[in-house]
Amino acid sequence: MPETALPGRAGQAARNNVVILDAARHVFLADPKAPISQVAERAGVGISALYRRYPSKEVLLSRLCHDGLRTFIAEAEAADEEPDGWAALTGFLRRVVDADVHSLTVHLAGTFTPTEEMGADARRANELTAGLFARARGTGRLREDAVTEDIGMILECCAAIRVDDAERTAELRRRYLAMLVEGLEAGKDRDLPGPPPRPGEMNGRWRPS
Amino acid sequence: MPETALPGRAGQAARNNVVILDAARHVFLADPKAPISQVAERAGVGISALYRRYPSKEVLLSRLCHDGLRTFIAEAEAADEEPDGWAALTGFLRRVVDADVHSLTVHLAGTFTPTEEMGADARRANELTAGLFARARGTGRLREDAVTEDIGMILECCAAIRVDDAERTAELRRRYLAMLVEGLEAGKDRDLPGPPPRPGEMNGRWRPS
DNA sequence: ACCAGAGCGGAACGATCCGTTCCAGTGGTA
DNA sequence: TACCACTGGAACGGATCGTTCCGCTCTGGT
Repeated sequence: MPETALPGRAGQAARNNVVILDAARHVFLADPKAPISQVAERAGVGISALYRRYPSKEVLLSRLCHDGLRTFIAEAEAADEEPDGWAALTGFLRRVVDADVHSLTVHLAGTFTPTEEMGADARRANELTAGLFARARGTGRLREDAVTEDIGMILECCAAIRVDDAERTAELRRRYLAMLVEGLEAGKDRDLPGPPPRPGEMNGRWRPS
Repeated sequence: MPETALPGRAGQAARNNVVILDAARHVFLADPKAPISQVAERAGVGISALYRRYPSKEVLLSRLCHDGLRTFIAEAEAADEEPDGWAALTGFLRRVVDADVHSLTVHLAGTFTPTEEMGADARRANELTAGLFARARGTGRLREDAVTEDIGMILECCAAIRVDDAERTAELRRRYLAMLVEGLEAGKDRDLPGPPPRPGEMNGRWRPS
């Protein structure tokens, strides 16, 4: 991403590129069904500026979703560098929650027809998550009855916290992520109730609307 | 609620009363912006059967929301009978989560103009929640840095869990409620990050759309 | 047996919303 | 100065949805 130091016309276009993406992320995170005019309004540009860059709303949503997925993968790969398996998992959760990546990838799914590449990335994301989970398991700090699929569910819980201010939202989410992580940690002898989540159980979203 | 043993026309009408409310609850829980025709379809009745009972969609939504609020209050009052303060709070949470009452009251707010009576009930609900929280605090099992407002946030987290099957949804929610409750419990010495939620911080929903 | 009408299903209507297209204006660039 | 890439926003057409309306059924009372 080049710095927005270009003068004149090219500068405005480059600036609009990022302004539009930021606005779209913000608007569609708050409401995945928001009209495209709301994105333009928030970006402070006209609707043409949007359609010059993306041929349709669906493409824009797809782009946002895929970007989120890539962020998720990048964070997971970065977490793998952390030597302590428990810190790797919890730090990963913390950063993914901060980036609001879960809403981007999961809540936007179903609003567009997924591409082949996204499917592959989604699979890779699952593998990486499973790897981080396995490493955390190896440390012995994970409770026995936790499963990999709990990770996605925990992210889902955190994504439900949302207030008007973005920074405040992040603060609150960290609070409940901390509670959930304590629940994920071995220590108390109580068992979690009910059968654990199964793979793909939460993915009913990826097909219809 | 009279048994549906009445014969003939009165019987069908009485049956439809409950069938329609059930369908509306199910449909609007899954999607608060669902069209009213979807409610009729799920109930297996025509649209007239709806409009014979409720003069508008807004009235129906208001009814559902208020019913949920009353359930919340009833559960809180029932929990107050439980002698152990910790069991009272956790049992209350468990039953409110099972009844999916949080989505009914909170996620439907803003879709209709609230009545005076609902405001009073909402205030009463808050008082009861605060009372249960205070009793739990008295047992010493609550972590020091937990606050009353955490209760609503925890319910919000649980409400985010939703799969197609209702019973499975309830099972999974109990699982993550258990994790959150462990995070609510004193035991580990770690502090929760960030400032705690403030009263009414999550209530931006009650005004605009 | 008969009929008045309560209750119902669903088509039709009108308003609103929203994605997309289109056109005239603007300002940098050559 | 002339050009044109880029933009803002009005206009369009289709889809959606709340609500109304009409004709039918079938009950319950006489």
